Amino acid sequence: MKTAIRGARPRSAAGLPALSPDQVVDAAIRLTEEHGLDGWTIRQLAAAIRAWPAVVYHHVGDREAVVDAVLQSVVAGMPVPADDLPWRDWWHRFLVDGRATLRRYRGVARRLATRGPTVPAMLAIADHGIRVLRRAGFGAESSDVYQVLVSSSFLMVALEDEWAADPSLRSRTAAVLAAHRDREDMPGLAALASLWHRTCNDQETLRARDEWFFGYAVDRALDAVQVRLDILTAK
Amino acid sequence: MKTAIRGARPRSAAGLPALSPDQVVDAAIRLTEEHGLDGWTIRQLAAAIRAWPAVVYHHVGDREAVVDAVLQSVVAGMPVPADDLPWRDWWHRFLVDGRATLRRYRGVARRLATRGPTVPAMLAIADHGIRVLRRAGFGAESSDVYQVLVSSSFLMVALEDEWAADPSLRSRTAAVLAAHRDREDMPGLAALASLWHRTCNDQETLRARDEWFFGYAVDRALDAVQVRLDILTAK
DNA sequence: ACCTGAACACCGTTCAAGT
DNA sequence: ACCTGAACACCGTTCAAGT
Repeated sequence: MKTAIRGARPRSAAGLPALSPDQVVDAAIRLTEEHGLDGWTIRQLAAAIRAWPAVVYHHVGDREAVVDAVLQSVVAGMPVPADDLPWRDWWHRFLVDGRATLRRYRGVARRLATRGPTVPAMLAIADHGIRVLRRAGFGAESSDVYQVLVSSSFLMVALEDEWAADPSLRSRTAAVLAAHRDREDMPGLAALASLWHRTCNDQETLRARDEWFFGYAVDRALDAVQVRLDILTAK
Repeated sequence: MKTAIRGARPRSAAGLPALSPDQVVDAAIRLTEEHGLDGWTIRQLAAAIRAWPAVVYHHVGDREAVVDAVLQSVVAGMPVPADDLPWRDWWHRFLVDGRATLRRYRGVARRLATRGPTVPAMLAIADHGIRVLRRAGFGAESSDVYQVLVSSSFLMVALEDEWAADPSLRSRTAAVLAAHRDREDMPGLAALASLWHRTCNDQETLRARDEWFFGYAVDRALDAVQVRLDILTAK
């Protein structure tokens, strides 16, 4: 709202103290929690700290720089399981708990997938994850396994983020599929439609279904990796 | 460029015939092939057909409507393997060939993942894919398996699209990791860094690596699904 | 050093007016 | 029916000027 800025007197005149970079980033984190990383503008961020857009540039930099700071903060808050867990437990824990954290900050998962360890806090996580795999016997394939597990999981969270940001995406899918529930000439489609019919009725069953499906996808990814480990350690 | 529009005389005065919705969509498809679905604006699309932005709205609708038309066209061009292939071959073919098509139109894969069978041409594909799984013995789990295979693959293509649209994302990752190649205190990270060092040197090995990795990810997804099938058909 | 306020070059979208 | 041309309400970013 323009009024929010217009209404604000100059910070000093209003008795407001000087801002710090941290305060700008904190405000960005709160906005991200509420509207997602693509759901706020520099102008809204400035309004949230009762300042002008140029103030954000002065303290932090352009939008990219603010986003990087938010990413760093969120990743730093991701729980890392204990080193001595069996590899499959370590990764299941990390991915499922990681989802819970990432989903609180829509849009972060997608950027983590594209930027990888550019975010400093991801470096330690990558090291842990790969060490756990190497100890388990994945050997030289550990890095590839790491990339598969992290990419596929983070991207799945990114997908959930998009659905959360625009619920009409799924309700439209539900509506389209509903029209094909009883098509006997397309039994595959009818099966898919009946699955959507069962899960998309109310908000709560949908949420539960999403959580179940993420776990299902993670378990499948871990199954796949287990198959590789069996082959690698057999010879 | 504004000049591109400014320079154009009114269509009739310039001897240009009236436009059709198809011509607008065709231009959008060409722009998507060149710059990706997020790489052109309504104004650029209008300029490409030597018209004003409002003309796009008149013939097709808002940006969403144009995007939907592009999605429909691209999906309609995706090759669908023969029905009688064994399930694993069918899916491997569909996903690998599908990637080749989708990658020619950056940004399409991501939207297909979020919109699913909202795109009409996806309905027949979903039906085929699920029927193949049901015939193989996946039973009631066929729809979930379909969702896992399609989501994970399309999202991986979406990730490649983002890297292609902004190469600096990966060169920055490469630069960050290069600094950790010889860190003995972080052996996992060092392993990841040496993988990037090997693959990110020139454009061609990177392209080959991406293609290999997609195949690796698809094979892992199919491995995982095979494990489920073994369990389901054993009892 | 920190902030103001305006400006610049863009967006997508709408609309009255023309032919 | 089809197109023009301008306008509206936004963006991110920059910058001279203030304190």
